Amino acid sequence: MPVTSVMDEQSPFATFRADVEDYLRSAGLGSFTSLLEIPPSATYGHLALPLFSVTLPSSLPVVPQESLIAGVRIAGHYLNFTAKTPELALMSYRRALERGGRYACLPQERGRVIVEHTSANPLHPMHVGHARNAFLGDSIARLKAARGNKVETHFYVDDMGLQVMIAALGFERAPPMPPGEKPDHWVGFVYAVSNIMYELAQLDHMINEEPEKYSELVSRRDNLMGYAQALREKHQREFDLLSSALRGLDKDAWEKELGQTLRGMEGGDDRFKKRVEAVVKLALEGFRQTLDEAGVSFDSWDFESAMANPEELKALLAAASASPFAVTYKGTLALNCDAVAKLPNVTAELGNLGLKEIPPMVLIRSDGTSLYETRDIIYSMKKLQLADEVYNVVGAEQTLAQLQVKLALFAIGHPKASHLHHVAYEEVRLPGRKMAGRYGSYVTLDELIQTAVTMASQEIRKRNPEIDRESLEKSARSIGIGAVKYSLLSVSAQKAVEFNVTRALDFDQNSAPFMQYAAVRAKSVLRTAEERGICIPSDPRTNQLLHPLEEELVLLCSRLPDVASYAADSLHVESLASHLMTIADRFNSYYASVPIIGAPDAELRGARLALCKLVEISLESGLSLMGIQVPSEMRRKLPKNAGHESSE
RNA sequence: GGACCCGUAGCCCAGCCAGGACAGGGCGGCGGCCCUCUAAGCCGCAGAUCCGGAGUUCAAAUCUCCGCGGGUCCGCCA
Repeated sequence: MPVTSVMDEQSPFATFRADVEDYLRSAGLGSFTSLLEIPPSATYGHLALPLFSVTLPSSLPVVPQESLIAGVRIAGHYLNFTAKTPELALMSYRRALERGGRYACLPQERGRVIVEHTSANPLHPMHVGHARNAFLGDSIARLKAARGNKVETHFYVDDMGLQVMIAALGFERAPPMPPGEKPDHWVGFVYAVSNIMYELAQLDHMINEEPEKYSELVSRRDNLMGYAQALREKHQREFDLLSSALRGLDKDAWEKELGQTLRGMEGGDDRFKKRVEAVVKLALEGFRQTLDEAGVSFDSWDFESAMANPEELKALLAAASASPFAVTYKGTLALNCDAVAKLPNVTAELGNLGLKEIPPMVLIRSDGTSLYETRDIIYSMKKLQLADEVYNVVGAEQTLAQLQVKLALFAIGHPKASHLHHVAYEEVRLPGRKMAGRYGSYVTLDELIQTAVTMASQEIRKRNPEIDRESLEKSARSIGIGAVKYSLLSVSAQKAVEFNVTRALDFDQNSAPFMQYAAVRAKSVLRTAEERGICIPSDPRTNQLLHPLEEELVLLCSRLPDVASYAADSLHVESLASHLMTIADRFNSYYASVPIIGAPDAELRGARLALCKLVEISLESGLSLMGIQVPSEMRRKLPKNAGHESSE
């Protein structure tokens, strides 16, 4: 990918670091620049060189006047460098004013990037697990864009699976959607009822065939009936109509009809396509509403059925057969992934993989129809055609499958195989409540957002009972949704999380509302200053900023673009979350310990206001990279003995 | 049987990629703070065998190996 790096696209802190590196070179220590680290406490300095393996020259050179280094001193086993924080503050402040909402990241790249994410099956509403995917993918897309890339987001619609066919069959027999029902919730209901009926038909068949397993089968049957009962409580009339319509189908009838639909889809038969489309369209309509509410948008919706195109399939199979890795496995064409993984260029990129036994990848069924993974290869090639780098945000349980797709591309000699990336995330569990989409048992993202927004409204109204409806809704949305996003984004994607609604919606410290609150406070100070006719100087006397928290805030903000860039490049969104948290935390402490508008003199006041502005821009632009908005106001809680609590 | 991810105070999480100065936060607990720009806040106290062991190193939460515990994957399913 072409990467252009210009001086002015460095972070302010990186400019300081560059000066330190120059200094080290002038001292003959140029080979140690990579050892530079940020000291655990600013009392040591702002960059440090551990000296354990370094022999210092007998005398250190004088620091050049124009550099950003304020001082160099040896402390224990470290050579500590202090930055000229006033200059760093000024640089950061000016950069922040100039770049505004784009301050937090460095646009040093010029690639075309595709982020494929969410890609929930059009069978039921999105739940918390999909939310983690959606927010992670959305944030990665925002980060990649902030890095200067041209980003497209894609949603892969699985309209080819057996489960979708089950939903489609049920849908044909289902009564009309009740008024007021959300389309994807309705699809989820129809699908779950149909699937339960299908499984019951299978069970009935097995009970006849294998009477010795009678008690086990009956208990599975009872279990299904439990789910059915819960569904019936949701829509009694519709449940009764649909279940009786499906009751006539025995196992064989189900399978006959499902098989027909599958083959029809594969062959591109319009009759069957329309049948499936009807359900899928409805589900996607619901997804769009949910995603819209959550502030997640897509540039493209890609249908899996379009990947079963016979010509592309033929071309792929031809390329695969011609590959030296083509093997016959269980009588059909497959690729020897294990051997591909041992190719020197593949090992070079993927490391040793650890996976010593990668199973062969079957490309085609004996009856000539395509497989999910085959279609995924075709889809990957399409994506690679449109972009320089492709990121697939897909659950960690699919690591092997994702790897196989990539190895298949290597096997057929695809030139961009190494540009396909799997962004893995671990699952989200719910405490005490197992989610089962197949049986209609889940906590939907819609419910979660609804709860979060309602809780946020309550908090707002507690503080500001007179607020008008429109502002209330707007603030509640950014606070509630922000809280949900932060709770999922602040934890490393590699960690499985047990989703705790109470915890996610804890609006106290270590939450989105905490950071939003800090940003809003900064805004409020700036607004108050403006109302009192105090303007922030364009040339603030930042050399007045001597308070330790002021220095710390300057350092943190000056480093933000580096942190965000790291988050973008390494895909570790949580490192950005954590840095922003620190800024918010330090600012809150600062706010409590130092008067800004009430500063003893005008110069100091101007400098503090400038710092306030820098913090505000840092927080707001940083949060926007996670898709979190800052509301325009968040009232403080009234003192116990003031206000009119009686209206509550 | 093989492989991948995770394991840090009662609970949740950061730090691990690029090993370095007393392991940072938060929740919960205890005690304080609205005369000052928003108390969704601030200050203080208590709380840690960094899962265990070995190795590499001047130096290991961080790298390597062996274990233990939890999650996941290994279909002509999607």
